[in-house]
Amino acid sequence: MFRGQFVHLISKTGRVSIPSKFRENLKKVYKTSNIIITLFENCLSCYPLPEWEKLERKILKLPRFKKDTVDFERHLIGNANECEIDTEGRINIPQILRKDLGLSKNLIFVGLLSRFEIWSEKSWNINSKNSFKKFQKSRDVLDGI
Amino acid sequence: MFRGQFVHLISKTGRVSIPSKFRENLKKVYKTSNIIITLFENCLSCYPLPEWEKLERKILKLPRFKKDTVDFERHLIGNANECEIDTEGRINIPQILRKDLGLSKNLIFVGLLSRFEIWSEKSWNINSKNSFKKFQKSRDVLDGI
DNA sequence: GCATGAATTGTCATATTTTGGCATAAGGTG
DNA sequence: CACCTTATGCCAAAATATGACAATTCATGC
Repeated sequence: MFRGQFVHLISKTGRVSIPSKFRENLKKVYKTSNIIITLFENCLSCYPLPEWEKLERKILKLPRFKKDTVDFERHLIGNANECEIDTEGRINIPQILRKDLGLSKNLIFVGLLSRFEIWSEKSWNINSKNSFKKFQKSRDVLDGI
Repeated sequence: MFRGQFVHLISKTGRVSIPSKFRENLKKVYKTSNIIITLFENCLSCYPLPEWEKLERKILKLPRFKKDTVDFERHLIGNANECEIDTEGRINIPQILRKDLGLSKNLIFVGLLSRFEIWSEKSWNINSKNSFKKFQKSRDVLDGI
């Protein structure tokens, strides 16, 4: 399970190391060092390949030419990139995603159980500002089930 | 699977290179470097030949003289071109299609699992502007199944 | 606090991918 | 058939990604 928060530096060429705890989890639970990175709201959403493939199998069952499906695919699949973690534990974040999110210097890694997110420090701070308020609003999700 | 987004330049003569990841996928999954390019909404939709043939088999089963069928065929089949990828990984986009979509300079390649799309930068940006909104509307597509 | 090992970051060399240019080939038109 | 336009093949330059290694930082136990 991915948990916790880590700050790492991204290089000028777009390389950044994955927190070692996340790498460990990938190896132990998913037996892979391949992840899929995609755009989601204001950050990058990162899935271990097996988790992502589950998602793709669902998507392939959607009605192919329906407008909603295509919009959804263009966003989620159209921004998805497979990344392999190298011998130093790093990945290369594709230029387009870096540009879209303005990634440079400090990146924030956030564990979310079956996936994790990568934020620019700036967006993360903005998002966190309302975090407590959002939490207050969302706090009974769990009690519902 | 085709995934992700790539920006490539189209030459004055209408040549543009296919992202190397897409070429790899074509070879690995479809054992071919032939694709079919056709017009779809505001962009070019590109199918590996085997995927396209699946589509054709479906289309052949449609009621032949129905108005909707003919309209669909005229658009999708009537604009379809087979392209071969050359030794440098490039294709030549037929003039008619270039003209229709106003393709020049930057083209955006968007992977969509079993196919990919080619957009002019301008149309892509216009489309993406509403993309987040559209995504918000479509985001529960998956939770439904 | 200090030593040790692990994790992260920086640098450089190499390989791959993308792009541009030019010469040749193919195809359509009068 | 000669001309013009468009497509194709080939080579080289430029941009980008990848791999290997070294340096630095950080965490841990003593």
